[in-house]
Amino acid sequence: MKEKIQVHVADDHKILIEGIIAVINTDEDIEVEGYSLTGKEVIDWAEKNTADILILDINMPHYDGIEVLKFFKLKNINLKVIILSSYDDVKLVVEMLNLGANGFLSKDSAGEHIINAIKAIYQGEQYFSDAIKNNLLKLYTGKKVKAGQRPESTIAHSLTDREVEVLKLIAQEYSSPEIADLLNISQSTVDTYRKSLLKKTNVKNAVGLAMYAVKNKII
Amino acid sequence: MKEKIQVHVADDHKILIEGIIAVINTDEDIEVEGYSLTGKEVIDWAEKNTADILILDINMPHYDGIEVLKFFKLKNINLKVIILSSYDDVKLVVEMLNLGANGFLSKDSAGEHIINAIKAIYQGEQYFSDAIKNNLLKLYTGKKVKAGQRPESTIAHSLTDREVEVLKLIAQEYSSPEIADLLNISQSTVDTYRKSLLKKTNVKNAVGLAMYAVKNKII
DNA sequence: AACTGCCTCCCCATAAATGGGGAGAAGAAA
DNA sequence: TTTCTTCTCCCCATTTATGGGGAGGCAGTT
Repeated sequence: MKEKIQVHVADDHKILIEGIIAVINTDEDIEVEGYSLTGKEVIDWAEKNTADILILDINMPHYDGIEVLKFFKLKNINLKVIILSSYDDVKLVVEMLNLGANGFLSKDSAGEHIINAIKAIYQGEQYFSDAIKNNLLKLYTGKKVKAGQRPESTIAHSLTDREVEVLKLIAQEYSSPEIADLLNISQSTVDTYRKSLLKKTNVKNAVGLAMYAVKNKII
Repeated sequence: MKEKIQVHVADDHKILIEGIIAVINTDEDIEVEGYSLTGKEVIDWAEKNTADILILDINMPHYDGIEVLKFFKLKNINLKVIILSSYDDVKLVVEMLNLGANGFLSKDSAGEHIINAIKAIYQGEQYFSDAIKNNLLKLYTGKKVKAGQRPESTIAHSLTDREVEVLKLIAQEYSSPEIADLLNISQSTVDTYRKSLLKKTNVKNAVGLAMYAVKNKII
């Protein structure tokens, strides 16, 4: 008899973790190795332990999902990761793929999908829950996402120093004229950065930029 | 042998529902009657069916928890309700108590607490998870604001229901024309709410509103 | 030398947001 | 009944933001 697939679960909602464990326990081939309630716990765990698959929530206190992935990349920790996301985190999907995520599971999806996702990813495939797949397609307006191929990120070319400076000020409610004054550059330049930021972060407006700044702990 | 306590669960995350069901099934005295994935489903269900206790998520698409409670009050539907909140939203606790909520459970809490909450409320008591209890105490013991310190309580000039609706959408990057469309009101009205929100929250622009929404866990 | 990324600035234009005012209808509360 | 709040809509105007394009200078790389 072959060994079971070892899964570690990370989410700040314990009830949800218990739900996932309950679902996974219905399958013979998979086993929950343990769980973490914060990003810090995941990092601590990953330094000493391992598993076949990590189910990782995006929004967690003390280092969120993105930072956990960045840590893995930095430390060359090779772990297959399924991102557990709420409906509104689609924008970060691309960034997370680039950071090494292997699949995305919406919290809206039924429990059985977890099993499928785990098994697919264990065999080296990618897995996207339907809602996220659809939204991804919208993002790329036509460009299809083939299995095994990772889409190019609009975020991949990360923000420049100056862009981050402007972004910080935008998130602090400064207007373009004010930012121009603070940085001693012309308003035209500030507007150029705004456009560039909107493109790179793939959000709609200044509010989106502010939220991006919050999510990515830029402010 | 007495009959089991009938519970209905409402949350937009199916995995979480399955978790709650799994937890509840470990107890002999309680039984899950069914579940709903949106506020609308809850309302539809409540018009024809009943249960002893409803476990209700605050944030759901198509009528959120508050609107469900208002509907119950309007229709004189008498149902014991446990609010399931992902954060300790103290501001809303008082409002929800007035709307007939009987208990508050944080999603962070362990599954066993659900059992305790259900049993307590079934016997006519109230139930608050620790985090919420602590924050409630803060609200009622720290009422005095020292001179020189801005209350910033923001709760004082509380926002109206409609204002909160608009605020949520603003924080989700919707523009005024889009919000008007979503709420089926004119853009003029949306702009009126924007002005009102800016005054009440004392911020400069839409970015400030979004940050306010984040800080106050409105989104 | 050619290339690339970054910073800077400008043109054009339209859409959106802000700031001030007023005002009616409905409903709850006093 | 009167008063108050909320929700709704409109007028006016100005400032900001967004979206497209181009372009020069500068530093570091290939």
